[in-house]
Amino acid sequence: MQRLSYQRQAILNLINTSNHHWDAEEISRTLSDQGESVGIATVYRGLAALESAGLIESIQLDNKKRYERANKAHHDHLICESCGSIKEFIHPEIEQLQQNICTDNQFSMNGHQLLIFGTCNTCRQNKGVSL
Amino acid sequence: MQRLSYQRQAILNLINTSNHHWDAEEISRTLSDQGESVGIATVYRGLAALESAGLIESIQLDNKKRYERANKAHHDHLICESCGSIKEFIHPEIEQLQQNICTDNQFSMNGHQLLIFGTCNTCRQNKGVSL
DNA sequence: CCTGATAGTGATAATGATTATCATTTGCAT
DNA sequence: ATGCAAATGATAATCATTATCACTATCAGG
Repeated sequence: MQRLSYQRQAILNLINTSNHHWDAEEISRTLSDQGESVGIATVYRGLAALESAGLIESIQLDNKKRYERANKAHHDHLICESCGSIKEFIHPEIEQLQQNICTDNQFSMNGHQLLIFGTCNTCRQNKGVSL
Repeated sequence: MQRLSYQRQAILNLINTSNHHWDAEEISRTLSDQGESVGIATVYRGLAALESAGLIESIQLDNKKRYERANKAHHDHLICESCGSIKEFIHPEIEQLQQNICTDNQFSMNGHQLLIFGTCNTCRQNKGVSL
């Protein structure tokens, strides 16, 4: 990425000032609502560029990619299959164990993704189901 | 799934007699090569039906779903970003820690997916030669 | 200042994986 | 045998994403 264009600044700003996990279409629509419309192709290119520059991060959820701020500590995700909400967690011990697994398997880790699927507290209560 | 049709048996058999992580197109092509051609739509429907019946399992990799046998113990995956190979591992301690995280967050877990990305031993050694 | 090179944009076509449609076939159960 | 729901297969449609291409913006050098 040679230039942080106006459009890419808008994308980066949107992501950085929120805790949301954005997909490309949401970003395009939100920017459009704010009167700073950015073409959908530009959004995709911008997201890819910003990610490879380390300015944002992504997770692959189901069949689409979602982007979030990179300026926070590494974490993994709890995903509610009922309402789609995403909660973050960190667990240093799991991180360390993952590293051990890689060592055991002579595997050099570039990154990892731990997704836990289930039902969040709110949804569980709405359904009247107990833990 | 009311009936385990001839086509679904073929799909299930293919997956169960291998350790491969199959995508729909691979299954369609392989069955076709074996002279038991199955329409691609039927492959998709069969995979979904077999999975919801618990007969096979899937992981979402990049932008496509891959299916594998369900008749083996739970495990997670090491994915080589260089050659695409998938190695399995199990780590009971991580499993337990995940459960703890869910309890701490009042989250009821349905399942999880731990993917570790990196470079396998073979590819790391080959990088000295070429690529 | 010009000018040329090139990164970036935006509209849109194309792609790849997956799902929906619909006419036809299959496998039970009466 | 008959009826009927499930399943199939060809194909259209959809959805997320990438490629194309003409155009614009930015920057470095003359």
